[in-house]
Amino acid sequence: MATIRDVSRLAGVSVATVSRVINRSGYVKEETREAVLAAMRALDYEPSVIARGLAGKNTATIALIIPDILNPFFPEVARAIEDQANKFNYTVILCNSDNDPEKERKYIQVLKNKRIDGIIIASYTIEAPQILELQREGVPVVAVDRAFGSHPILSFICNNREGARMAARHLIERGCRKIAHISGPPVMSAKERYQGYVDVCGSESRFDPGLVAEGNFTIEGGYAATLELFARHPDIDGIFAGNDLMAVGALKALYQLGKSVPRDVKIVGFDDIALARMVVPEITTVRQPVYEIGRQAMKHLIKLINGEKIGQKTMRLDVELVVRRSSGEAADRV
Amino acid sequence: MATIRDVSRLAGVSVATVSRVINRSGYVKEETREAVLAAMRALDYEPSVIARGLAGKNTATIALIIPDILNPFFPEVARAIEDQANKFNYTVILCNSDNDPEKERKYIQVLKNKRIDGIIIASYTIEAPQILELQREGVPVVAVDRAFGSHPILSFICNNREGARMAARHLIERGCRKIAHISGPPVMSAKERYQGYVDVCGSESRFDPGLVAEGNFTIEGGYAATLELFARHPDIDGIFAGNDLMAVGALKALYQLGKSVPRDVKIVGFDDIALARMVVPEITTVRQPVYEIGRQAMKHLIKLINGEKIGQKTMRLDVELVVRRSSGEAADRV
DNA sequence: TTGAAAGCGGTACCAA
DNA sequence: TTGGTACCGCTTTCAA
Repeated sequence: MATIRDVSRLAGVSVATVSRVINRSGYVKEETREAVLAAMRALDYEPSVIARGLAGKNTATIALIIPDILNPFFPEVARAIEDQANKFNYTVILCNSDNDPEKERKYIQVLKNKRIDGIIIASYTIEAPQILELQREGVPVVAVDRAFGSHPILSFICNNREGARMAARHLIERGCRKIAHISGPPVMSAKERYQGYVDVCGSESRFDPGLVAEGNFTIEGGYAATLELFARHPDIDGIFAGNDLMAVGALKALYQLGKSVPRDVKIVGFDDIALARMVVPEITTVRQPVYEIGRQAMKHLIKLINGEKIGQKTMRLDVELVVRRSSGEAADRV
Repeated sequence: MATIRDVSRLAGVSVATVSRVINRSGYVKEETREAVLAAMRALDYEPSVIARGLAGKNTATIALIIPDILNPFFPEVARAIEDQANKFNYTVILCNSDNDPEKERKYIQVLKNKRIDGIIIASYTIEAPQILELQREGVPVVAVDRAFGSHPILSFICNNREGARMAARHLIERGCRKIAHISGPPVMSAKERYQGYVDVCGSESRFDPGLVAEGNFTIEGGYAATLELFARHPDIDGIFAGNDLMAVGALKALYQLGKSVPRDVKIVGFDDIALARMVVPEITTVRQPVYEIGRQAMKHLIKLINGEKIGQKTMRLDVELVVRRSSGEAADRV
C-alpha cells in the first residue's frame, strides 16, 4: 500500500503539503493540489486510518452497544445505524452487553483504548453519570431507546406513553371491555408504556390491578403472563402487550387456552418488529420508527464527532398504530 | 491514559524492556519484569491498540461480513462470533453487504486499510479468487455457510444435503405421500438442500418436477411458492421448505387455503432459527448448529491470525432433525 | 539483560 | 504557499 511519502515523492512536494490537500487544511496552490491529487490517484493511495488515528485524528469507527443482537428489536436498529455509518464512511463495532454493567464497562474501556470516535448505546442498565463521564473524556455518546431526564445526554426514543394510549384506545374502540396489560421489566420504556395503559384504562370502572402482569419482554414471559391473567380474569377480551415478543407469547397462550384471536380476545403489541407480520394472525402493534431512530442517532453522533454544538437532550419520535388481524373485527377472520 | 513511557519511567527501565514484558518476548530478568508489572498496575496501563497496530502488530479487531443482519439467520451467527471474539479480546466490526459484490469489495478495501486482523465472511456472491487474493495479501479469512470446493479456503457449513434427506424421510415416515419442496435461490446451501430432497423423493413414483417451486429464502417467497404448488397439486400433503422463513410463509399460505397443519399438510423447515418456535404450530426443522458454526469460525480465524498452520478446507457440521408440531400426528393437534 | 533509536504513516506547528 | 520535523505510542533491531 502506498504511503503519504510515496505520494509526496511522486508529486515532488513535501508530506506536509500532501497532508494539507488530504485534509483541505491550510493553503495549497491549485496547481500543487492537482499534482498531489494526480499522484494520489496514480498510486491508488488511501490514507491509513490507523496512522491518522494515532496522530490524533478520527478512526472512522464507532461502536454500537446493545443488550443482545438476538433480541429481534436490535437487528433493525443495528441495520439502520450501519447503513447510515456506511454512508459517511464509518465502520461499526458491534457489542452485546447482555445488560451486564460489568461487560458494558469492559467494552467501553476497550473502545476508548481503540480510540473509536463515538458510541451509540442502548442499555437498560447504564446510568447518566457513566455517560456524562464518557462525555467529559471526550467521547461523543448517543443513547437510543432510553431517556435521561434533564441530563445533557442526546437520546432517541419513541413516544412510548402516547403509543400505549393509542393501543389501549384502539382496543376500546374495537369493543373490548376488559383490557389487560402485559408489562415489560422495570425499565424506562416498559414503565412508560404501562403508564399509557393506565392513562386510558386506569379510570375504567372495570379496571383492576390484577389486569396487569409482567412478561419480561420475552415470548415465554408473555406466554406465562397471559396464562396468569386468564387464571385471574377469564373474561379478558383485550390484551395490550408491552412489546411484540410478549404479544406473540400471548397469542400462543390463547391458542392453547382455546381462545380465538381476534374473535374472543384482541391483541395489540408494541414495536412492530418483523415478527409481528410473520405470525398468524398478524399482530396489530404500535410501530416505533426504529430505522429512523437508528438513522437519527447515527446522524447526530456524527455531528457530535464533528464538534457541532447541538442540543443534548431527549428526542421523542412519534409512533403509529398499525392495525392488523389480531385486533380485527371477528368478521375479518378467515 | 498512561503510555509505555510513563510505565518505563516509573519502573526505571527503558520502553524496550516494558515492551518485552508486555509481549513476553526476549529476555527480561524476573525482578525487572515484576517491577514493570507493578508499574503497569499502578498506572492502570493498557497498551494502545492503535499504536501497536501502526507498529505492525495486531489490531485485535476482526470483521464479520454478512448479507443482512435483518435476516434472522445472521443474528445467531453474529452473536456466536462476537461471544467467541470477546472471549479472546477481539472486537467485531459488522458489515452488511446485501450480497452486493461492489459493497463487499468496498468493505474489504476499508477493512484492509484499518488493518483488521481477519475476516469472517458469509456471502452468496463472493468467489474463491477474491478470497484467495485476500489470503495472499496476508489477511486471514474464514467463510461460513459456504463451501469452496477444493480451494484452500477454510469454511464452516452444515451438512445440507444430509439434512434435507432427513427432512424428506421424516415426512415420508409421517405418512406423507406427496411431498413438495420449496427451494431457495440458486446459491450453494439451497442447491444442496434441493439435492437432498431429490435423493429421497426423486425416485418416488409420485414424483413430479412440478412439486418444486422457488421461494427465495423469504417468508413472502415461501408464501407465494406454496400457493403456486397447491394450484398445481392440490393433494400435496407434505412440504419441505429450504429454510424456516419459507416454512413460515408456507404456513401462512396454508392457513389462507384453509388447510390445517399438520392434519392436512405437514411442514418441515431448515435452520431452526428462533422464529421456528415462535409461530403456531411450531415448526419441525433441520437444526443447523449455527452457534457452533460461528464459534468454530471465530476459533479457527484466531488460529490463522496466530499463524498456526491449519488445514484450509470445508468443514461440514452435522445437522439434527427437531420434530415439532408442524409435522406432528394429526392427533397432536389441540 | 537492557537500552538507544529507527521506524509504522500520518498531523500540525514553526520557519522559510 | 511550502517544507522540515517533532510527535502520536508501540515494536524491533542492533549494540552495549
